[in-house]
Amino acid sequence: MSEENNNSEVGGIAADRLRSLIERIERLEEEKAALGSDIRDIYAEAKSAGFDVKIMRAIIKLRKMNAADRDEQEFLLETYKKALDI
Amino acid sequence: MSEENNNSEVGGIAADRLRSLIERIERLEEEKAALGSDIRDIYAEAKSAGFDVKIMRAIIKLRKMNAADRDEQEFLLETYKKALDI
Amino acid sequence: MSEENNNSEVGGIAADRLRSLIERIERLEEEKAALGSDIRDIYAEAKSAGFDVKIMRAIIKLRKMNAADRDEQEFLLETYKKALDI
Amino acid sequence: MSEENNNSEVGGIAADRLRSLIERIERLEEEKAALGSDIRDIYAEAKSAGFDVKIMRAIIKLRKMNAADRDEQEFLLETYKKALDI
DNA sequence: CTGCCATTTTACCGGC
DNA sequence: GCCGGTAAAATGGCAG
Repeated sequence: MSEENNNSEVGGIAADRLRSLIERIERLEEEKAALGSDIRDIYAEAKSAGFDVKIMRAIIKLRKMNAADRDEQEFLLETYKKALDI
Repeated sequence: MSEENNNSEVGGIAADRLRSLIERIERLEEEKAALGSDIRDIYAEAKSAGFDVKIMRAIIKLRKMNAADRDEQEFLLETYKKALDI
Repeated sequence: MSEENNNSEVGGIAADRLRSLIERIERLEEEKAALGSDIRDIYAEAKSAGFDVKIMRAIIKLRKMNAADRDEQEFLLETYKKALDI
Repeated sequence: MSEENNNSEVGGIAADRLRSLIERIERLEEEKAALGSDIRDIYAEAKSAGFDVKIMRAIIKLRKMNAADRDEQEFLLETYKKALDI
């Protein structure tokens, strides 16, 4: 048997399939890391332009929290309605 | 040397100190787990009394989020003031 | 009717009972958070004493697991590593 | 002056520039979140195919670490286990 | 038994 | 260059 191929069964598991899945995940994680890097670059750019990074992060967090809060309110309303058979 | 005591130095580390720290942590984690269990009991009690546990969780979460949101707003305000030397 | 008391029935819900349950939960969650804080303090203390916190966490996790589970995990990991030629 | 445009200077801050930076960051964070979602999908697929997700994560972590770090961790863990008679 | 949610843990980023 | 804090990921537990 060749060494690289046909390792479909190693120790009772589908090795090729496993390898494929893991490589897909690793690829996506690389892209994700790249985006993280892009984001860092923008913060650096902002800092160079004289903005306060900490404040920027706080603003972004706040915008996210407001959205989450709104969603939660809607969810709560829906759940109440459901609970009360409205 | 006895086996249980005087293991102050095992593989170059202060074994007794390490053991002590770990046991303290484990003790606190037990207490923490017990509280978690108590909380679960109250939810069970609430359910028995006819309340909707999911709604209760949503309410508690919302109360926490509101508090966090308020804190965040205050923090942001403070940070702005600081940034602007007010 | 006074406003704060006797709101036993609001929209068909035993409001007082609900409020009581929620407050009990929130109280317990505070205590739980306090214990979490204590635990963090001990880890900080351990770190100051020169111990590796990450390894300590691993040790505590191991002590929580029973031998059978530990062996099972180890075996699976070896199998996967073999399948991937690691 | 119109209200939406030309707010280049608000309280001494280049508001437009700030808004632009924040929106770019938020856009990238959305993409990042989408990738995270894709990754979760693959793990779900792997699980359906009978693989152990937890072990897969461990494998991916191992592949990310270099040999030296891996050995160092392993050595420390052994040392601590010995110190605690595990 | 599966999926969801909360908690815990890890890794990153900014400040000193 | 290191430390501390903050945000993201991952694991474990609970409900349905």
